[in-house]
Amino acid sequence: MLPCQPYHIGVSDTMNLGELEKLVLQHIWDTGPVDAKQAFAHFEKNRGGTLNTIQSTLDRLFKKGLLSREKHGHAYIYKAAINRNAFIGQLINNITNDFGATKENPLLAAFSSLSSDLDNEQLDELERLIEEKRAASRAGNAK
Amino acid sequence: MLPCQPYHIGVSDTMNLGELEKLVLQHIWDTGPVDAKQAFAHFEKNRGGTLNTIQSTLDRLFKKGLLSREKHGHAYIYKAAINRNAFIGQLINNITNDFGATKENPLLAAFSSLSSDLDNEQLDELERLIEEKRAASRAGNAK
DNA sequence: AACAAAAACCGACTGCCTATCGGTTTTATG
DNA sequence: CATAAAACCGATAGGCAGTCGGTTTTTGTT
Repeated sequence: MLPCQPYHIGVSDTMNLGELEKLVLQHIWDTGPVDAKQAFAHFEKNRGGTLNTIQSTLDRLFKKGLLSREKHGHAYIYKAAINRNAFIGQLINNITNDFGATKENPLLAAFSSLSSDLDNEQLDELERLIEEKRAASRAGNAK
Repeated sequence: MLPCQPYHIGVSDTMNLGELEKLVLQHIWDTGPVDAKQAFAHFEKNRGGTLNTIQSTLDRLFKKGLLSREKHGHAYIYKAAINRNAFIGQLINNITNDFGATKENPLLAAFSSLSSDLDNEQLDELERLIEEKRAASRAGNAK
C-alpha cells in the first residue's frame, strides 16, 4: 500500500486553522496585541483550558507566520502579522484557486452567490468602493 | 488531561476538503457526472492511485452532501449536488463568519483586499451585476 | 552572583481526518 | 442461477490541532 499523500502540497497552501487558532487570531484582531497570560485570562471564562494550551496555540500561529512577537519583560507580546482584510482576501483567493473556474475573478464569482445578502445601502457602498478604485487608477496608479 | 476538542463544532462547519476530494469535485464540475471507473481513468494518469481510492473519495464527498448519485446499471453515477459558485459563496461566507468583523458584509471585506486584481473591464462587469440586482429589487423581488 | 518567580519550551498523548488499498459481500445481468 | 462488476468494509499510515504535565531557560531582585 502506498503511503498516504500529505494533506496539502504545493504553493497555494490552504492555511487551515483549528477552532482555537481562529478564536485567538480573532481576539487579537479585535483587541490588539496580547501576551499568553492575557489571552488566557480572556479564554479561561469562555471555554476553559490551561495557560499552556493558549501558549502553544500562540506559538503555532507564530510559526505559521500569522502572528509576530516581541519579548517585553518576561513574556512575548504577540500581535497580528497580517491585516485582517488582507488575510480574508488571501483565503478567498485560495478558495478560488482550489475551486474557481480558471479565468473568472473570485470577486465576480462571489458576487453572483452572495449578492442576495446585500441591501441597498451595501450596494451603494460597493459602488462607492468601485468608484474609488477607478479614481485611483485614473490618478496614475494604473496597473 | 482533558480530551481533545473536536476540530469543528457547531453549525458553520468549515467543510474542510482534502486534496484529492478537491480534485475530484473540480473534475466533476468541469466535465460533468462520472462513475468511479471514469473518474479513475482520469486520475490514473495525473496522479496514480487505485480505483478503490477514487471510489472511497467519491463516497466521502457523497456523504458530505457535495455529490449526489444514482445507480445506473452496475455503477453509481456521481454528479455535483451543488452549484460551483454557490459552493464558493458558501465557503466565503464561512470565512467571513470565522474571521470577519461582525457587521461587515463578506463581499465588502473581500473587495477591499481583492480589488487591486480587477481591471477596468471587470469593474464594469461588477457594476453591471449591481445594477442588475437593483433592477431585480425594484421589480418586486425586494427582500 | 545567587535566587526565586515567571514564562518559554519540550514531549507525550488523544482524537479526528484524509488517503490508501486488500479483501469480502452485494448486485445486476446474461 | 452463475458470474463479473461494483460497492462496501475494515485496516493502516501519516498528519494536524488541542491538551497539558514537567523541565529548562530567562528575567528581575536582593
